[in-house]
Amino acid sequence: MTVTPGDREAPRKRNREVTRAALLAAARVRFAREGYSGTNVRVIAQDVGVDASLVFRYFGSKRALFDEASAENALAAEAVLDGPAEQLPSRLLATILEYDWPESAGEHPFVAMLRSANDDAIRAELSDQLCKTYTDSISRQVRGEDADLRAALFSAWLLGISVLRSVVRDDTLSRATMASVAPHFERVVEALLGEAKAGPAGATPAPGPEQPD
Amino acid sequence: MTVTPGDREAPRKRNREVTRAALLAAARVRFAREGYSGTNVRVIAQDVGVDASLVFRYFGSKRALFDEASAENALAAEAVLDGPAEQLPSRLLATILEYDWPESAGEHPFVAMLRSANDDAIRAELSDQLCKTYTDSISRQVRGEDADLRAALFSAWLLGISVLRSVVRDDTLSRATMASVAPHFERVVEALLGEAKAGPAGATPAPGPEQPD
Amino acid sequence: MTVTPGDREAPRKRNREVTRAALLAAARVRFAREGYSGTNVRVIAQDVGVDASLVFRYFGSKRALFDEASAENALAAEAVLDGPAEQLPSRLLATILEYDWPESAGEHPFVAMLRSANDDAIRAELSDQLCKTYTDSISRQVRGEDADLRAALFSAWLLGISVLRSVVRDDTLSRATMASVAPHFERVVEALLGEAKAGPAGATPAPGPEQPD
Amino acid sequence: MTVTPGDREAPRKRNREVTRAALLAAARVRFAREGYSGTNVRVIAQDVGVDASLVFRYFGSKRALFDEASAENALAAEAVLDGPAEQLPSRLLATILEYDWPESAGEHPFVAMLRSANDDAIRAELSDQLCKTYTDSISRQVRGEDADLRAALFSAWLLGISVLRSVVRDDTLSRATMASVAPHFERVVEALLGEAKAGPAGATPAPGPEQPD
DNA sequence: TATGAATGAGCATTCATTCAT
DNA sequence: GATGAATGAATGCTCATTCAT
Repeated sequence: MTVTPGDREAPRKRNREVTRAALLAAARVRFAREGYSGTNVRVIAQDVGVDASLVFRYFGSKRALFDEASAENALAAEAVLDGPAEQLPSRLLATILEYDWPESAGEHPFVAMLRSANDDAIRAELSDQLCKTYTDSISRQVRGEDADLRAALFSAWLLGISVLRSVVRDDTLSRATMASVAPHFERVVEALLGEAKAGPAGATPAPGPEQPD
Repeated sequence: MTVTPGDREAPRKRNREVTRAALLAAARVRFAREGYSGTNVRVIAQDVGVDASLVFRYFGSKRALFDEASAENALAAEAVLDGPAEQLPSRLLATILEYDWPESAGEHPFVAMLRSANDDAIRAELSDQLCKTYTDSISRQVRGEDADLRAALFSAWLLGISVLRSVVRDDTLSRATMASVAPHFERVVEALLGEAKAGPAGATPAPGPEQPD
Repeated sequence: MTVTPGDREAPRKRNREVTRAALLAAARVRFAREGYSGTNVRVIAQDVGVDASLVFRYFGSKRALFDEASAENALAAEAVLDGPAEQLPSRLLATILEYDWPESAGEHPFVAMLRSANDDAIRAELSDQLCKTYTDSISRQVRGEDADLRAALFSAWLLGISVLRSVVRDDTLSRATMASVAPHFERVVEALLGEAKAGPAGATPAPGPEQPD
Repeated sequence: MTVTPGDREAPRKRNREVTRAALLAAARVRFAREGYSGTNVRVIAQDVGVDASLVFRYFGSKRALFDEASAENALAAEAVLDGPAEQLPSRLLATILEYDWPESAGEHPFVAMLRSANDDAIRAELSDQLCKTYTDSISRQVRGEDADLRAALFSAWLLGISVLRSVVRDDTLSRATMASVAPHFERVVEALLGEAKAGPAGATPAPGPEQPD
């Protein structure tokens, strides 16, 4: 829409890249909201205002477009790994409760992929992605035995919160904020990731003791 | 009674009730595995070895068949509420980790419905069902404040475990058993549902993760 | 519904004939209202409360049932030929404006057949029937030359009135009665069937001078 | 432009407007001959030599295609209203006896619509169209009382002639020409539309035909 | 290369009809 | 013979994809 006067003399010059990017962006939104099989190539093209055949020209197939869109989602999800390792759990929660994910229609990348996970290949990709971003990184935070299982259980919790918010649209969780969830979160973090020795006795302090303020 | 997709060779007995039940059973399996839109009426009929038009004769429409299949799933899920209330949490976990759900292709009823939750009406039905079976009943177990939120967080965990096992097929959680999970489960139950005794320190600060662009 | 006690001991005895007649009656109603292709065999059977397969057992095919129903319609239409020949035109009009045709859902037999006249064989049958009941018999009433053409034009008028009332449901004609139409009818009868010599001059008296009262 | 069903051999030109017009033309022919429900979208496409899905691409639905075809028919029928009002009746007759209606398979537009008048919405549309083109315009020509009823009776006659020619395919009327019908037509026009000069005698009595049972 | 017209396989659904009991 | 379960060919319609220009 924002066409600068300079684009007029060579309208075909950069349009390929611009259109391609626009299609990709529209695809991320549609796939995130409606899933792979629920998304119509023609609708993506309409979002951009071009003909559907461009999708095939630029990406080869609906599936290739989906894969590329998913890769971008995955990259976005991984960004949470940047930062101090000790604060990873709460950063993970923040990406679920606070971040908007505008590129994927407000859906967390994992929810977006989950919407298409009926397909085996997509499921496998989601599985890899969840390992890389959730389980493996959390596993390294675990103090004590059974690190893999406890990390998986913690990942399940995060994923479940996303699903309940975005897919099921549970009222309580949809309204939940970092502030309201934090106290419970802390206790679960301790329960799952903390030193697993003490039974029902007093909980150990929150995992991130170096609180900035 | 439980007709699996492989049973295509058996000659039909020309018995309305038997055929109807077989179609319903096949439908539960297919819908659970492939979701509503991913399931083909013809395939369900083939699973049973009859013509697809019988689906419409006996159920009226693909959607009505789905609704009936879902109702049976929901009923099956609710059965967990029978029994001593104090043991509800671990009964819930057992339905996830130990019960086979043979009628829905090994999928927990909620996962089966989740596979079709792109559809708004189905999503709403799943939401109701989750409230009835998970959130509301768990909420009554909570000792302390914030019962709704804590019940929702606990429901999210259960749902997340199911999703990670069935949809994502996470190796660790797929192999998990009641025995291996029990110690961690107990700690989380205590953390989320037990008397909230205000952790020794303040809540973790709202983390500010670098939001991906 | 009105089952006499005697029918109980041999319930299969006359039921064949009774059921057959009931199916035929229901068929006349349905075919008249919805046309041949618009009528569902199953619905006819439901009207009677029996299974659709009886239609095939008793009549052979939907088409044979239609033919038999049409034959009864035709017979009913022909009944108008009984009576004094000179009053035929007004008797014809009366069957259109006054008679209820309860056996064919209130539709004049010719309208009932017309609803199915897309089919060539049905069209031919209707053509025959119209000749026998309308054109040929009217032709004999014509005084003067061009009897066939004038009879055909008069038949067209009668048929047109039926169509405008029943098919198009024109308000004015639907409300028309013998009394309101009679004066105009008389003039047209004279114009089309009367001695064709006199041009715009005075009309000759009504065709049926031997008025009973 | 007028694509007849036989034109299946012509290779398509990949021109949207041409193909769309060809589909519309083929649809007018098929709908006129076979009625709405008797017409198959695939057949229309075959007439033009393209795939059936183009019908949905260009028109949205079978019904929308029918509506567009009907609108063209209606427009064609209304053209008769152009010209001197006093000659309207004979112009109306001429469109029935002399004009070929090549766009609607030789069927008068009203007959074409009548073939689909089982459908309520189509019947209502036909009713409107008949009023606009026949009844209302004729009503204005009537000298004397009862204008509406007499106009309706005259419309009925015109429609009846069309039906007898096209639907019933009555031999006599099919061969009729303006020349052969004109003298009778004039007399009927005078009888129905002319100054009503109260026939010399009383109206014929309401005849009591033996109603068929 | 870019455009958009055209394709064809596939889906839910209907309905006259057949066939096993 | 009577019953009703089962059939299969259509039908309107959708959608990813290809092909001509």
